[in-house]
Amino acid sequence: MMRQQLSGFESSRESFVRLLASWFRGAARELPWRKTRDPYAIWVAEVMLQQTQARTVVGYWERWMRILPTPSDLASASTERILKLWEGLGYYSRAMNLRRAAQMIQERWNGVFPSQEAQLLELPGVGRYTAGAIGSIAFGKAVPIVDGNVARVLARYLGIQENIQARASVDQLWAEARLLVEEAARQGHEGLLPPTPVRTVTGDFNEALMELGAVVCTVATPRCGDCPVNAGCFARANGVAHELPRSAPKPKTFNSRNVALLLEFNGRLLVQKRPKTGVNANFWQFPQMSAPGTAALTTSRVRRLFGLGHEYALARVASIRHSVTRHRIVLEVFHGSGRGNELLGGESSRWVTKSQLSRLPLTAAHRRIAKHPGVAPGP
DNA sequence: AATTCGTGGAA
DNA sequence: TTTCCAAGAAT
Repeated sequence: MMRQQLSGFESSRESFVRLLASWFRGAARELPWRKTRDPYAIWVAEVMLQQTQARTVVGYWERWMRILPTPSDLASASTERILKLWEGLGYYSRAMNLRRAAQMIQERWNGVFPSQEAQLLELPGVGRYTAGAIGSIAFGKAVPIVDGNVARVLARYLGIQENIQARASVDQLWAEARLLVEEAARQGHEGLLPPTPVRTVTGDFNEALMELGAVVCTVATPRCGDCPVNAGCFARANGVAHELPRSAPKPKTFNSRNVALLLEFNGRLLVQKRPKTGVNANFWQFPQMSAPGTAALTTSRVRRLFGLGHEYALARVASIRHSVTRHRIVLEVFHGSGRGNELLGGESSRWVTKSQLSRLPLTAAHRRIAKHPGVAPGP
């Protein structure tokens, strides 16, 4: 039975911080949000980065900051514009929470970004991680952060055997992260990135810890040989890096099938707006129905599903796999063209040209439908 | 406390 | 090709 290596870490915390900071100076990726300490810019980046890889975020963040450079701009932006800017990032309530929080900053804080942790935590969509990231990176406070990277690095380094989602593990990780960032603040800028107006000691240290997890202490194939703190690492010493951190078994998935209808009439496509609440709220999509079971989808069955007569010639043109959390969804796409009528659909429906369609927020699956070769090219 | 919320990148 | 899972928060 392996023992956790807690006792020895207190004395090596000083060198852990020094080695990690020194490594970060040479290894830090150039990410655009690392060139600012505007709390609004940091906040937007941190929210985009939730459950999302840095590489994916870069383009989104640059475009967002160009179009909505201040909390004031965000507070008054339309839902459609915000969803269009967020389109493809997923977890869309993040974007709506961002606007609600911006409005709160305008009204309650007179447009001045709050810096106290308790104030940050009141903003919708800001939890312990994001508050810590803003506090350390933008305001230079010695507050800890624990994200998936930090949890993995520390679980391996310390040899935490318990499930890292368990309460005791979470508490231990945050406590250790706090001691480390406080040690970084004590050491000052020595070994960290060169002090510039946009870098903070504690922010650099927290970013260094995440960076190590993102590029060296990775999930599947950790590169222990490249790790600046491998000498003191429990997992490295015991050859168990690939077994840590331990986590709960994944929940089972569910399979389902939907049918989408791509109706064309007079060079326009029929789209519908989703409800204001629930999954993908306020997004536009092609008419879509659930089609349970695995029985073949005949065109007559599809006609019945959508209440469609014979004024459209139907053909199956694509099968798209996507997923929403635990749901694995096969989306069967039928194309309907011909002598139809444009009275189909309800109040939430519109017939749009391809260029109008490109301006509406669409979910990923429906953007793939729109791009499918089976669809007649637009004007 | 267990679930829900999306997507694209990587292996 | 399929599977896994990221710089989490809210309920």
